[in-house]
Amino acid sequence: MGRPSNKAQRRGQIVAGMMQVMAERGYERASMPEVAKAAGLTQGLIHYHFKNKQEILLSALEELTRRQLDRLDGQLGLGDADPWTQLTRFIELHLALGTEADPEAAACWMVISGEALRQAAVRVAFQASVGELIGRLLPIIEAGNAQGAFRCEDPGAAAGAILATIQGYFVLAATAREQIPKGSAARSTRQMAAALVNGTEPTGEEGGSPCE
Amino acid sequence: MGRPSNKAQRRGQIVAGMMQVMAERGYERASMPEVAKAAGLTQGLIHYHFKNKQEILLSALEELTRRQLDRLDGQLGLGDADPWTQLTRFIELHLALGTEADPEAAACWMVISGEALRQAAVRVAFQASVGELIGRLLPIIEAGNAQGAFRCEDPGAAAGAILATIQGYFVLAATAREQIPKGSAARSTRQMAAALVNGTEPTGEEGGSPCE
Amino acid sequence: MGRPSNKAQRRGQIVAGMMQVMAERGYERASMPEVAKAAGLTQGLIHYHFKNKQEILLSALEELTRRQLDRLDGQLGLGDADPWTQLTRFIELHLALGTEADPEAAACWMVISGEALRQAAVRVAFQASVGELIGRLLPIIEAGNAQGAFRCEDPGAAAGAILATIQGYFVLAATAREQIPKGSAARSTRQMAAALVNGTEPTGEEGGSPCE
Amino acid sequence: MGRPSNKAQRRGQIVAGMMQVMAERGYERASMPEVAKAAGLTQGLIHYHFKNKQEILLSALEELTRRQLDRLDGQLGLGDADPWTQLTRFIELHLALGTEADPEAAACWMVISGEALRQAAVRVAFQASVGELIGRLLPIIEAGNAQGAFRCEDPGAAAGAILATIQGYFVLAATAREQIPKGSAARSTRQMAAALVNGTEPTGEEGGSPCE
DNA sequence: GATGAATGAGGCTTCATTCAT
DNA sequence: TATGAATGAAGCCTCATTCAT
Repeated sequence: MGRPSNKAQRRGQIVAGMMQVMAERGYERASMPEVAKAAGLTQGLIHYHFKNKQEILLSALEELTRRQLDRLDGQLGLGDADPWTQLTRFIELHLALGTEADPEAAACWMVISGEALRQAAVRVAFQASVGELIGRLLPIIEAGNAQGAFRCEDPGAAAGAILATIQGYFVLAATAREQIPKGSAARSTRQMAAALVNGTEPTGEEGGSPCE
Repeated sequence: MGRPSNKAQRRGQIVAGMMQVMAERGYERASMPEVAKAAGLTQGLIHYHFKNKQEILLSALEELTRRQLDRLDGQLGLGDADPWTQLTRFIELHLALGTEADPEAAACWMVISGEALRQAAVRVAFQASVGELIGRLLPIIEAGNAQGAFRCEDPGAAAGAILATIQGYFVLAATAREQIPKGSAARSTRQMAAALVNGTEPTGEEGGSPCE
Repeated sequence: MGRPSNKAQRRGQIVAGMMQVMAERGYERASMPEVAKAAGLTQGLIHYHFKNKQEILLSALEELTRRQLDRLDGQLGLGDADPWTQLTRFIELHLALGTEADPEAAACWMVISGEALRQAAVRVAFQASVGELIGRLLPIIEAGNAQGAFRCEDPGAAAGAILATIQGYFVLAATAREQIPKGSAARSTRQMAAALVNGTEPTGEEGGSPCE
Repeated sequence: MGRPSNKAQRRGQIVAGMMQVMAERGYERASMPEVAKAAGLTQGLIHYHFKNKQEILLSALEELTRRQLDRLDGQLGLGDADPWTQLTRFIELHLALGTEADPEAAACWMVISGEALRQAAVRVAFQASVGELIGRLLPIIEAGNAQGAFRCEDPGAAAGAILATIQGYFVLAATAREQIPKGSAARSTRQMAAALVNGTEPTGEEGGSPCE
């Protein structure tokens, strides 16, 4: 008795609409009428399914995170691949997003990181998402250490550094692409990651010369 | 002959007000009344000195860039210091901004990078600023190469990678600080930079194991 | 033959929900979703049982009036009590509502009186309810006159004045309680009522001194 | 230098517009567009002069109170008139408002009392206004006591009772006029007030018979 | 009877900008 | 230069009601 629920479907449409608009306009300028149009729904219906605009943003972050984790879990080849291969796949999977595979997702991720600066609720969720990614990186590095393939003294720092570099490339790739040699992002990141996991610390506290 | 012009001073006040508000509210939510209040001026006067809001943003970017270049030029010790020291100073100078020295400047830089995603005029200016920073990095790397201290095959890529990492740390430090071991940012970045300038490319196209 | 009708029960639930919400939010701000939640029903069902929101309001007034008349009929002791006792019971029964016994009912009554100002249909019903209360007061006063206990020249005016005082105390008790000595409402009203039914008109048209 | 301020005039217009609309529609239904139209201004300008709708309501209450206090101070004839005359003038001044002189003011007063039920800020202001009126009544009663004209044991209670009656008549006059004999309001209120200030308490705790 | 989706109008407020003084 | 009023569009959200199931 009663009408069957389509909440999940509708929320999906709305989140998709928000991501689409947000990717090209940013969060503040993603107006509810535009989101509604992109979702193919009326504005009123959006507020029937979501309490407010921020809740859509949070759902979008959730969706992006889930999607990326699924990709990771599907492609890292946790079972068979060696740690270094997994690490490079992790890097390429992310950098591919921003440069080719899914620019909308990358744009959304940047927009959300921007909102995380200012909205506490978004910040909390964003932290959690970052934590999930680090949670995928850490075991890889630790496995490498265990197998003797890596000599990483601070896996947490290494994971953070890798994510920072990826995040930074997202921004630069989207805003100052000309300044970055084409195709260098993944290569440089791999190079940097290699140094991190091999513990080739430049000598000296304040950083003595790395060569020699 | 009327009173002496105070245009420069007024523009400075306004830019300072914009930076202050923008750092904590973002660009869109930095309303003109708030900017005016922060600047200690009236709203109307702001539009007498600036054509529109975007022009203030551009001036702010100009100011931030000039300020940072001055710092760099003052502290890198271009004349005497060896390239690696200059490189580490470059890194520390930037990362110090976001984490301690001038959080407002770092926040503004992030906000502006966000706007660069969407406003063409901002993007152009932002690219130019990034170009200026790369213009400070490249000679250092090239000098290192010339002196035999570095063996960097693609200085442009290395410079871009260093900036990307810094940019990414800005974001993560501001939004997901708990996920990053305290104090690891500069250290990890130095480590990564060392690898970049020393050309320790992990073997293999798709990245064979870096550790033998 | 289908299931037995539960229309009466449902309408009762809905009216109760409306009264509950209306008492604390007012009529305009008593939204249908909230009323539905308070009633433990769904929004759609409400419009199945009531044509529109106003109809619920009218039902609520009906219910409040019926309830109050029942209380009066049960407690005035029409058969045995003397007119003055009945009068004081009438007063106390009402003032007790607002101050202790049933604040929700008192709040609803005030809200409805407010709507009566603006919605003709509500005004008509409210007038009828007031008429019912006056219809309970008048026979008491007239009985007192007949028994020689009262010397009230204009029973209608007296009844109206008593109701006005009660109504006013409702409002002041709910909004400016501190301004009214605790416990004085019923006492003062009795005092005033006594004067009304005893016809102790202050001398003079425009009100000469009441003393002397 | 600069443009001369017209804030006071504009705020006056806006408050007048709000009172006009509020008197016939109530507060909730007094929409900003309507208020703006009644004030002869644009909607945006209203929010330039008032922070929000509630602030207009509070200003309206302030204005109504000031106006009424001015009337009282001008007409009570504090210097010469005897206390009873002052008391009756107080009553008539108020009841005249609702029935003839200034129905808009009376309607606004009722509407505001309704909002005082629900908005704390309004309640506080309303209490203060009631306090001001009581502050005009008390000295009259006390003067009467001092002169031996009154024998009022609880002037605070008497003042509250008089105000309650007036408030109640406002409501009944506006919503159930037919139930109240024409012209009886002021007369009955005088009669009741006389009893209050003369301390003719009906005998007995729970109110024994007043006659006898 | 009952559910829950859907509508579309309208609510208050904020905003960048322009204008009169 | 400077002030502060004024504009008009647009923002997000809430609402009573209707409709499909």
